Amino acid sequence: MSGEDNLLKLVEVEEADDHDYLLQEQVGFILRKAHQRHVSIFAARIADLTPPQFAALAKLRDVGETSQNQLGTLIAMDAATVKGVIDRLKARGMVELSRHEVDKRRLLVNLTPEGRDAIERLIPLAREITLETLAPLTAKEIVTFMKLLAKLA
Amino acid sequence: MSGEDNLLKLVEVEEADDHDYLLQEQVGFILRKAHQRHVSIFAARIADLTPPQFAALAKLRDVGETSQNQLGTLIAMDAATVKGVIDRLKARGMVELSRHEVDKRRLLVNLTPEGRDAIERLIPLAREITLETLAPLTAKEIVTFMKLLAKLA
DNA sequence: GCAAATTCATTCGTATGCAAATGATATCAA
DNA sequence: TTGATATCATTTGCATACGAATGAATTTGC
Repeated sequence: MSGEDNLLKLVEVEEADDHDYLLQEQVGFILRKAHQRHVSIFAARIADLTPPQFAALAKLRDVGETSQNQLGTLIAMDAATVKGVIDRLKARGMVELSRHEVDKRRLLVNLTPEGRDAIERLIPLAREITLETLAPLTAKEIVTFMKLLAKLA
Repeated sequence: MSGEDNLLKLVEVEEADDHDYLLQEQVGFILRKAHQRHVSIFAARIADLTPPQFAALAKLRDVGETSQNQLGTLIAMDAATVKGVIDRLKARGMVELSRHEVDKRRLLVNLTPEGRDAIERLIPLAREITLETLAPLTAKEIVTFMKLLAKLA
């Protein structure tokens, strides 16, 4: 029985046999592995920055100065996580922080010139990372896959 | 310009304009979000076990007693990560550890009766997690997506 | 205008995830 | 057989990731 048959069975029948549960066919398990592979490709091409750090810089380049929380929303990180990422970028001089003058709760984040240079320099490498991650697929498959993946995310 | 057009352009042209780099269209960023969504669905249905812990138990159910390293290979975890996962499962009485009699380097891992009960009980919930994760797709799209995702992972 | 609710940020605790270094054991090869 | 390699496991250090609790500041509702 192929993986596809199992999948169809899973969708169609009401009660499945527990012996049929195969971890390596579950979408969560494969998603985790695909993500791991991407992170590994990323690290091989961009050694001095993690994907979340890159995401923060790339988004700041898009939108300019924003609050830490808003940035977290834009790059899908909760408040606790984004704080750590921004702290480390600040320690490396890539971003600078300031208080919002009107709303004193907000911590504004912006690229420094060094941060801007870094993200501009890294974007061509990031394009290669995307291509290498998608390399197992044909051009047509890439279009299909990205459409479906976006529906899941 | 649609996301698909950008994608095609990325594949086809030799040199792209840096202004075209959009984080939210990159496969790595969307993979990370899809994985996050899955973990969130998992946590909502199985509160007392993480996906990696579940994966360890499910694989032990498949293959029976194995070395810690071999288990890590089977569930795509490096040695340091699998050690932490197994330590926590052991602390909760789900697995038991023993030394391999011939090769004294190996640490054998096996389900306890409690661990076996737990994984048998959780598998039906895991099926639901898979279905809910894939719920944004039609049955046909699921087949296509799983085939392409497997090629990437 | 004021109490309640909301928002922004921080901190703590727990759990992956991986690189690198280390130690113990096993295997290979000259 | 023994010296070089390889394998298995552990430890340390660093970086996400998120729930829950907290405090400060703002907005809402009446």
